[in-house]
Amino acid sequence: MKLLHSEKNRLRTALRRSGSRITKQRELIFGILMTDRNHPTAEDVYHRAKKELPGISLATVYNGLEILVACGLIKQVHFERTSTRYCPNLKDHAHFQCEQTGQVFDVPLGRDAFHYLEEILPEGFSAKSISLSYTGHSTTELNGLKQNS
Amino acid sequence: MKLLHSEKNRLRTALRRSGSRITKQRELIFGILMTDRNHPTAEDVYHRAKKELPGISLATVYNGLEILVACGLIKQVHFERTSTRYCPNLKDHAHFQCEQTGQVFDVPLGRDAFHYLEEILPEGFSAKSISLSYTGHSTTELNGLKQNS
DNA sequence: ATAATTGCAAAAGCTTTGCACGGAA
DNA sequence: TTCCGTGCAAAGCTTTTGCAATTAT
Repeated sequence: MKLLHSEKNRLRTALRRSGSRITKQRELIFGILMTDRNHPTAEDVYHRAKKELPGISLATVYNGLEILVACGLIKQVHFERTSTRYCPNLKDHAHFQCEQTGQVFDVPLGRDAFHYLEEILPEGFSAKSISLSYTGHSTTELNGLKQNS
Repeated sequence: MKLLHSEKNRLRTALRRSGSRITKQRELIFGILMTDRNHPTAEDVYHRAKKELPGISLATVYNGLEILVACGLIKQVHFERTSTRYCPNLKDHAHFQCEQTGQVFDVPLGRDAFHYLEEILPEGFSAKSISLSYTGHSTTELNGLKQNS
């Protein structure tokens, strides 16, 4: 286990604060996340974890990752694990999903915004597609409005 | 079928250009996308399509949607239907996925960029989380580099 | 006539759930 | 002692695939 003391403390504090228990599985999962910089999938974590704790189950890995995300210790790279959605709006635009209603609104993206997003890429990266999405809440007066797609 | 003539022509032209055949199922699916502004899922489209063409199958809907996306007639709102990935980088950052290698790189997002992204939201929307991701290619020399997460 | 597309059903891939046992508090 | 977390297996949901029959070209 390559977890530093400081990281171990960070984990234990965060788990306690969220009312969750400290288990060797969660320490292991957190340790793997801290050393694997390749944005591993749950399956990746599972395979690495099995080397150290052969009995660990995939369900426990999913559970552990969920807890770590809830504690704010790690992030999900794409959290929209719902059905793919389709729209006929071909203009560059982002999407805003209202947390209350689940409704998805189009957010127009001007040429300038599009360029801005391309400009912030470091040297050596060339974007073919850009995906920008927000979650949050829209003011109540908006709920009845037509979407601008 | 509420497809306008101009839209019907757009569909037929696009399908022909891509070497795909014109079928009533595809016309129906396209028609549904053009009139349903709610970013429907494949299942949504399927249910609406069954009202007009009871025999249509879900697989055909998926196929049709895929073709329409390939033709550039519609867009997928989130196209990353692969495993969720996790990372311990808590700083605001975007992600770049290389189409050749599948590798995911972190793209640092300065405070200014973050604010910019919040600013482009129209009145009445308040963002709680922002997700920005790119796909494209990274220059070959970069392939061996460490990722900056 | 030829080959793409359809419908059906089964399978695949990722994730969640139910439940009895084990372990942290 | 309490009850949360674990492991296992089964189920769930979205999407894909194989194949024979149908249909567009």
